[in-house]
Amino acid sequence: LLTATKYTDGSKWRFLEHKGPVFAPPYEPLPDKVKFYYDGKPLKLSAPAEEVATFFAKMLDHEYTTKDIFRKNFFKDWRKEMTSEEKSKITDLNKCNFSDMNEYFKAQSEARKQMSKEEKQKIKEENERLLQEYGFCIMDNHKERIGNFRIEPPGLFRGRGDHPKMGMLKRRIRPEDIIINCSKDSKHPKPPPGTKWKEVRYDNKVTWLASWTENIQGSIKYIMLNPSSRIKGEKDWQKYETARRLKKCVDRIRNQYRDDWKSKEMRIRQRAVALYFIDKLALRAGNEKEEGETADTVGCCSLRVEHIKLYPKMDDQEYVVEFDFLGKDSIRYYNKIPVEKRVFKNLQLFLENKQPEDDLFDRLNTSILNKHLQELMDGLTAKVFRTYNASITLQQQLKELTCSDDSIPAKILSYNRANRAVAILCNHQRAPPKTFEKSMQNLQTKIDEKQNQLSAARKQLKAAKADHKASHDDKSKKIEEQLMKLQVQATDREENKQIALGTSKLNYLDPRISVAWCKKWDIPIEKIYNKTQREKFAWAIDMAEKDYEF
DNA sequence: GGCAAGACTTGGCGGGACATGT
DNA sequence: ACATGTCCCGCCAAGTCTTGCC
Repeated sequence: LLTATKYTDGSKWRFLEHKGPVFAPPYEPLPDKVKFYYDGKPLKLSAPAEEVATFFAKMLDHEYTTKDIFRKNFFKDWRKEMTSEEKSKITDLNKCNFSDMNEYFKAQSEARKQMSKEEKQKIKEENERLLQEYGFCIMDNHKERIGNFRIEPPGLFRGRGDHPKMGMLKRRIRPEDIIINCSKDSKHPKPPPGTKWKEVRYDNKVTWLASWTENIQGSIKYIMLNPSSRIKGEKDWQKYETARRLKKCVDRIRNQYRDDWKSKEMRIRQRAVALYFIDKLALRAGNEKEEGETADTVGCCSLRVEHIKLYPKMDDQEYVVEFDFLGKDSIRYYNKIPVEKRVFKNLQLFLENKQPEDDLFDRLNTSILNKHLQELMDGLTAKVFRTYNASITLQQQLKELTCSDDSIPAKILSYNRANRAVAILCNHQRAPPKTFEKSMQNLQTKIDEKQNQLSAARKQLKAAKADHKASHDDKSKKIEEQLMKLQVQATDREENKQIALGTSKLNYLDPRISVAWCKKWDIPIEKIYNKTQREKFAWAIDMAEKDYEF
């Protein structure tokens, strides 16, 4: 576990120097011609109230501005920004008319799109300058890219799913809110003129450069390094090494939990069934959440009775469990799987005398589960199973799907299919792209055209042969290749309609498996990883040979 | 030993940069 | 040169797990 760690005392660095964060630009009041109307009459708002009003005005096209909770939360927070005079006048959100403001912002964004090349270039250069000045730090002896050096601008909190806090005001972050972390002997970042940092500290047991507390959940936000940095790369490597250690003992652990299904103790049975789900279905751990603070979502340990249904028989299968719940980001998990009889009987037992809203595993939580896992293997936690099962699935699928005589595009289709198997396992879904149908149609048109080209070329070839002229075979071959490429593209896109590959690629698949596969089949790594991904996985690209085994 | 705070990883989405075709 | 389509990246949120405190 310590092989990747630079220091043994738990410190993460010796030297850290940076320029601090970039703050959101200050609020620019609206031109006088842009009006806000209350109860049909124009009303000039104070700057603070106007700013918050613009947040709402910008969102008018979104469905959520019609939602009760959103409106209620917004109005409550908006009123806090009003002068007492405004407060007494503006008492009903339904009497507020933001449409003039909304149109103004639409025009603004249209104007931005219509900007000349020179103007766009100028903005680009300014961004580049900011990046050069604030986007890097020195950690130990290396210049490293910072992940998020810009402070999030104020706005209305949306959240995902049915969030009880949607519409609340996310307040502006000032230098006085920021804790700076750097090394004592570094050139300290300067707060903007006339301001002060909340605190400057020298804590080399953590990796962040700056932090502040946000006002919606009261949680801490951080400025940290980019995934390409040494500190993130080593951590990532360590994660996959832990997953590989699980590979060595997963059989033992599986036997153990199967055994535990028979335990006399309820808590052990629950633990064993939960672990089986985490292993087999790649469920997340499922920490407890504070009710009313976030959307109602669950993971394995927090599953409730209402989230599963048991079917002793379903079609030709026995002991089927149906899962239906909202997981992380309120993404629906729906699955029907046959389980061992013992698991089924246990589930029936866990459900006895319970209400739909009761916990399925009432004697279990993530802390108990992880404590148990820690005893089974050093560094083992619930999420290691997701990493392990994702990576081992990719490796197996690649072995199974790659055909040595396939062309490069066909091999890449196989890679994407292997990746897809993992994404499905991890339930990484996406909304079908808005332009999906159209883009499929376009592709089909191209395929048809190509087919026509091909038959034309073949006809030509036949004629040429009859005339004993030089062969045009090369031409049809080239067209055939292009056609095949298009067909592969169409298949890939269709299969990927509702699947998101990015998350598993970035977070769950040991990059050395992909690097080895590329080397083995002579696929350029650029076909699998884009520039950002190659930077993040530089360690693996350096390290893995074609015979690498996860 | 339980709980809140803290630190860090994982997640989907949309806008805009960039590529591609006409 | 321009329109259109694609993909990347930043945004910002939501998880997991550890640490620290009473």
